[in-house]
Amino acid sequence: MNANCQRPFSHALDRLRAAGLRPTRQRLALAKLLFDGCDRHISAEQLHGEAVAHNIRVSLATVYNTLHQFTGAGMLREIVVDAGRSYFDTNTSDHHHFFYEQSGRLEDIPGHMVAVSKVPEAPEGLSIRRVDVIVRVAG
Amino acid sequence: MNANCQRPFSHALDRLRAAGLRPTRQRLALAKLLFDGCDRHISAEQLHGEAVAHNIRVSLATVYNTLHQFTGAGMLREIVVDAGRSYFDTNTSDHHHFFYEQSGRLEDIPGHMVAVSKVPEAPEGLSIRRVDVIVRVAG
DNA sequence: GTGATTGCAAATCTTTTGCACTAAA
DNA sequence: TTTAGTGCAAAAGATTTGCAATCAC
Repeated sequence: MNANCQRPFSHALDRLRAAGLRPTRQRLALAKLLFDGCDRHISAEQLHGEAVAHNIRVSLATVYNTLHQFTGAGMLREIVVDAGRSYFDTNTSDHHHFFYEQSGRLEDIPGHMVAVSKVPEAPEGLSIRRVDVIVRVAG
Repeated sequence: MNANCQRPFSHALDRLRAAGLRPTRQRLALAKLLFDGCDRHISAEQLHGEAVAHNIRVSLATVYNTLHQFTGAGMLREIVVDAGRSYFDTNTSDHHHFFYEQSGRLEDIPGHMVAVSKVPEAPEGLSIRRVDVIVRVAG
């Protein structure tokens, strides 16, 4: 965990309470893994692996459920780049991504380095929920 | 099939030859379904369904293989919007998409209606393969 | 013929679900 | 208590793979 990224004022417990999620042992532990460090892009499988490595007893199904609950609460953002694999981004602010096709890695693009101009109108009766920009790079 | 979209000069056979793909019965039939009409966004499952409806004997596995071969040959473009579902777009020109979150439908955004300005540099040693813009809309 | 292509079924992989059990309020 | 949350194992999809049979050249 990189000291540069510590977020001392964002306690997992408070985040869960604010989201109206009951702070269970598993949710607290996962929230700590997710938010007590730098922003990251992580898959359910990876997070489950980290939990196991930290001796946190949690099932993969609960990891999935929790990731979706956190996403629903606005604490995470789900990003899909690849058929059949979702990443969850702890950075929920408006920003975009590089996708390294070779390694499958995802990386934030600093917000000011991409701009979408002339976003079209949403079709009649609908509204724009989000604009995702994925810049795919490879060797 | 909309008469407005016919592409009389683009015969499936020629497209396959140009791509260096042996024009088998299955590839020819799938190419006709894909390219003899308007541009479309289609999943493997949907294309297989259409083939069956047209009495084309082809397995789902072959549909997957063929879609990937066509994509590799630049005849299709793969688009991922949803974990666990790929669409293939017969329009390979530079353009972007609306994604209707409710219905799961994908729709082209006319090219001039979106512009990405200030695309960032690709990281050292890599090059940008593509920039995907997905505008997610919902009620 | 000969090697590329296909079909089929089985395997894989990610994600979701049903239900009895456990824990938070 | 009472109800939300969890674990487990099984189910559900989507996609890939292995291999014998088939087809294009």
